[in-house]
Amino acid sequence: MPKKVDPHERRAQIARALHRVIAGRGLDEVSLRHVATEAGVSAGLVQHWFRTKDEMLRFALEVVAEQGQARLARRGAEIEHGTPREAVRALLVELLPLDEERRLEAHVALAFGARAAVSPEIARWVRDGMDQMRAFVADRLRAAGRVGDPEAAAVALTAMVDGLAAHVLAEQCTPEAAEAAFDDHLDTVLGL
Amino acid sequence: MPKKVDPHERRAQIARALHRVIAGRGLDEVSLRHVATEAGVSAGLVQHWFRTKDEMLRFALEVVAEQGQARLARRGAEIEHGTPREAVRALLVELLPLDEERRLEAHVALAFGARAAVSPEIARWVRDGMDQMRAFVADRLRAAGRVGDPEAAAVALTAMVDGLAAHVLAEQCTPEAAEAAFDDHLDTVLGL
DNA sequence: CGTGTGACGATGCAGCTGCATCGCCACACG
DNA sequence: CGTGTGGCGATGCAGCTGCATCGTCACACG
Repeated sequence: MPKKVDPHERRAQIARALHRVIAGRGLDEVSLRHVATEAGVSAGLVQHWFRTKDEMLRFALEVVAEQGQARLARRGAEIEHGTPREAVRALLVELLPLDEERRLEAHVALAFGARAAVSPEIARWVRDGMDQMRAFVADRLRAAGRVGDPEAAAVALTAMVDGLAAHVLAEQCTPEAAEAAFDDHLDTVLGL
Repeated sequence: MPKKVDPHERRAQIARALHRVIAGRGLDEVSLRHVATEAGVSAGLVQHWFRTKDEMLRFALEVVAEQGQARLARRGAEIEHGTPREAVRALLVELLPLDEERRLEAHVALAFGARAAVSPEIARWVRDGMDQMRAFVADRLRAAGRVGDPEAAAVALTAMVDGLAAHVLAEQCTPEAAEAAFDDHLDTVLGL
């Protein structure tokens, strides 16, 4: 066996370049050449590690998903001893694009979310994460004991965060306004 | 002058075909040929009425915007004598993809909304409608007199509707669940 | 009854796309 | 010290893209 290369690291490196392309030019501008250029490698290398473009997209989505979930888990551990209200707040705010890292993730999530509307396959890719998120939020809302229908409230809140993220990225409102609006709303829902 | 053709009608006809392409295949699958085929005309005709692809996209967006605003105005007139709560409810529910017409509009709105995240120009196209919507909602919320910060609440609620629409289109939740979640949430926010 | 002009179809073209196919080169193994 | 195999670059190709450029046909006007 010749050169040793960590396959996962190589693929992840390409995936990160893909994320940057999505955030900067959009999902439909993603091509083997653009990603390769962004990653500073040849187009052949990209093809070597991903047999098809779809495989590359899928892997890139998995990378952001894992990355995001890791961040959420970390954040969750931090406020483990907080109230349910603090838990749901921390979790959902963590999904808003309030710093560069979250901006990147939000861009990728928004791009795939939009494509999911016309691609049942991508919709399936996204569904699991969505369900987990809603279940977690519903659980915490139930624990807070202030809302009548935790499931419905979870659907509404996650949708709101997604919408706020989209509005921020499209510069329909500032990150600060989005965060403030969300906080204000959470006060209303959970009482003070 | 030869043949008489209503320019606006021809362009609107092409725009409607464009909407169908967006709803069925996505914004990035939009090409002169696809739109022409969907409209049942030649590619040359499309080029005849729109000098560039951008011009076509922009016009198509204006068409949905007008169409949607007309529907909102109609709906607004219907419940003119209702409570502010009914007004804001009717207005925002009207934006959820609960029938075929609104599904089409929501698909187009979602597609352009996502692209706005990477295209400042499209973001500008969208901004006006967004501002109007938020101002209207904030006004009605103020009239309802149950919320502390109507502006923040308007930002949150419009984002929520956008998010719910996206989730419905991506089949992350059913239209019924989305409507129920929104209603439930509105109860919480506006009290009972 | 020309005839010019607007509405449209057909064709061509450069550029990009995803992908298959080569060939080279370095290194771990026998 | 071969040598084969994994990592990688280069090239080619068919298909699609937006768009420019033609040709053609019908009709309202003088």
